[in-house]
Parts: sequence; C-alpha cells; structure tokens
Amino acid sequence: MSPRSRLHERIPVLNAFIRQHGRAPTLDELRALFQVRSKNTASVMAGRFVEAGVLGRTATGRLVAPRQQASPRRLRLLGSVAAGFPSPAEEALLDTLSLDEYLVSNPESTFMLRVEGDSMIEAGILPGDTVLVERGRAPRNGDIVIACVDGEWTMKYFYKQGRDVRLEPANARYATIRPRQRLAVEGVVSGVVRKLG
Amino acid sequence: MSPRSRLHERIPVLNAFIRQHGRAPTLDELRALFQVRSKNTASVMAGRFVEAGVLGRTATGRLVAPRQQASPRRLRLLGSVAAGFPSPAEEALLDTLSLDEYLVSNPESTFMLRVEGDSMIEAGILPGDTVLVERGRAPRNGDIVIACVDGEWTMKYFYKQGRDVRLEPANARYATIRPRQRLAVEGVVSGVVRKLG
DNA sequence: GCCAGTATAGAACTTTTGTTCTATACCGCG
DNA sequence: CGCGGTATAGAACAAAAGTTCTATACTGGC
Repeated sequence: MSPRSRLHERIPVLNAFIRQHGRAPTLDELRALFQVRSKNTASVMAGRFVEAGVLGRTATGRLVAPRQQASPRRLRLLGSVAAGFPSPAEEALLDTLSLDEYLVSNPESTFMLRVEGDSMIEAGILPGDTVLVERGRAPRNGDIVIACVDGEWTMKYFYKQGRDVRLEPANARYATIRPRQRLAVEGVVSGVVRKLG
Repeated sequence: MSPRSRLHERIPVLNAFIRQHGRAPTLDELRALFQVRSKNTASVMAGRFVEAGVLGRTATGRLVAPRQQASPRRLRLLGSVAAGFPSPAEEALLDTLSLDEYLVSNPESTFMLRVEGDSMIEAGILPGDTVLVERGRAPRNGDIVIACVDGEWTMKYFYKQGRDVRLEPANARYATIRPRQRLAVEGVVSGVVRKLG
C-alpha cells in the first residue's frame, strides 16, 4: 500500500468527521478515528492532511477544517420586468436569495426529473426543462403530478372527484387519461427550472 | 445600556470573525476583538454567546462556531419522466446537484426579475415566473433579453441583422418591436425558475 | 446617594492540544 | 536478505486554551 493511496483512503473518513461535527478533529480524536495508539502518529497524519489541503491550521498550530470554497451563488431579485430597475445604490441594499432555498422545501423528499415530452407545454413546461418532484404529498386538484399509469410514467394535471381520477395534459394534442388499473402517483411537481445558456 | 442590548451589539462582530476565519475565536481572540483586558471577561462573554446560541462548545469546553443550520438542499436528478425511476439502491448512488450551481454561472453579474406579462408565454415563460438575467453578455440571435426600448422595459427574443434589430415576442397577440431610438439591452436571460407550491 | 447585581480586571491554576525526541516495526526495492 | 525510508509507538515537554478565585468598577433602580 503506497502512502498516497493510504492517505486517500483516509480522507473520506476525515471528511465525514468534519461533516458530522462541523469542525476539525484534535490529534486525540484523529487517533481514535484511525485506531492508532500514538498521538505522534496522529500528528504525522495531520501534517499529511494539511499538505493535502483537507485540513488547515490556525496561527497557533491548532487544526481547523479547510475554508469552505463555496462562493455563494446568491442573487438579488430586483423587481419585475415592467417596473425596470432600482438604482445601483438601492440594488446593493437588496437581500440575496438562494435558488436552492427558494425552490426546495423538503430536500429529503424532493428529486429532479428531465422533461422530454411536450404534453405540458401549455403549462409552460417545455422539453429539456427540469422538474422538481416532491414525494409523500397527497396531490390536490390541479397539481401537476408524476404518475405511473398502466405501467407507463407520465406527467399531467391531477384531478379527483370521488373515486374518479383524471390526468389531464396541457397540450390539445394529447388526451385526458382516466386510469383503469393501477395508478401510482410518485410525486407532485413543486418547481420547474430551465437553463437557457 | 442593558446587558441584552450590549450582547446584541456584539453578535454581529462575532459573526464577522466567524465568517472571516471560518471558525470560532479563542478567549484571547475574543479579548482582542472586543478590546477587553481580562481573559475572564472574555470567558464570561463567551458564556453569554453560548447561551444565546451564537457560539457552541466541544465536550472539552473548547469554543466552536455554531452548527450550520443550512441543510444542504441538493437534489438528485433521477432521469427523465418517461424513463421512470432507478431502484432505491441506484438512486442512493446518484450525485446531488445544487440549483444555485446549476443555474448561476456568474453570480456577480446575474440578477433575478419577476415576470408579470405574457409576451413570452409560447417560450414557456409565464406570468409569475422568475427569470435570471446576466449582464455584460453580448446577446446572440435568438437570445431572450431584457431591454429598454423607447423608455419602456421589456423581455423579448433578440435578433440582429446588420444594424437592424428586432425584438420578437413569443405570443401571437404581441407585435415585433423594431427600436427607433435608444435601445439598451440590460441583460440576457440565462434561466427561468417557477415555484409551484 | 445608596445598594445590589453585573461587568471587568488580574493572576494563578488546570486541562487540553500540539511538539519533540527516541526507539521499534514495517514496507518496498534492489 | 539487507537496507533505507516511512509508519507507528510511547513519553516527556511546551504552549494554548479555558477555569477558578479575588477584587474593583460600573450601572441602574429606588
């Protein structure tokens, strides 16, 4: 086992500690983490992690988690198209907004799907768009859902009256679906995103 | 000056330190930060910060930055609507994606605007949508731009041939615009997002 | 102004954390 | 197998970080 590959195997373990505790380990904690008996061994390891950039140090030598490189990609919402623009000074005072925070309420139960068909085109959902889909939510009338009908996956408006379920497209070239057999709603569409360039 | 308001005045200073260094200060650093001479004073302050939740402690008493509440809102792209779903095991192996990272290439030159009109409805941009707009990009033919034409702000497709500029709507109920006087293109639409609920 | 409670100072003390040094074991290469 | 370099152990040492205690100053309410 080469020293480099051993280091590389250890990095994920270290990163998991940092994620779990929100900080770097002490030498004693490194010792426990990697089941070594000597603090000196832990210290040598720490030196390697520092060289590799996965740990940092304070001016006094204390181990710290590396600085987060994440440049925040937060944007300002300036207003509406028709209303035009605030002044640069006014703009600078506006709060910034993360799209993740804006669009994703329940990350654990949300996933994304690519749209390929055009059955919802009149709802402003185009082929190539990406939809956010939330599981575990009972669909209400008018919600857009991802469902498996008679063995096929589809995205449609959901309407239910009594026991009667209709799945309606937003495209006159497609027919309303009334599921005969198994209908499984996988999730409700909670958002749509499109990257243009 | 009540103790509480003094504490509240100090919190932003502490938070700036944490942001700048990516970690909590030691007592000596707190001392310097707030120009107090006694480490004991700094320690008492630290206790207050801990009570207030703006600092934490390790099991050994060390001061740490509070745990980031930001649950990462990263989602998995499972595939396409028509293709259906991977198995749970396969799903767990998929990488996660941040919408901020996906949609925002140049945060410093990108801002958001609300859409209120329906002139781009056939392009899948509905009233209530939010568009991302990038400044400092020369628009290419077919780009959607935010422009000020004859003193009015609008969003349209941009086409240029020679010196002739056309701004085309994506809605048959609106006319093509050929700017007579000043045309100022504020930015190019780089993304569209819609929150559905 | 007086008084109680809090804030601050200063210093000694304790614990934690990392460093230094010596020694042995392990590994890979020729 | 021998050897050099690296990994690991163990323990003493030094510095950093926090705690405890005593004392004084400050603040706000009566």
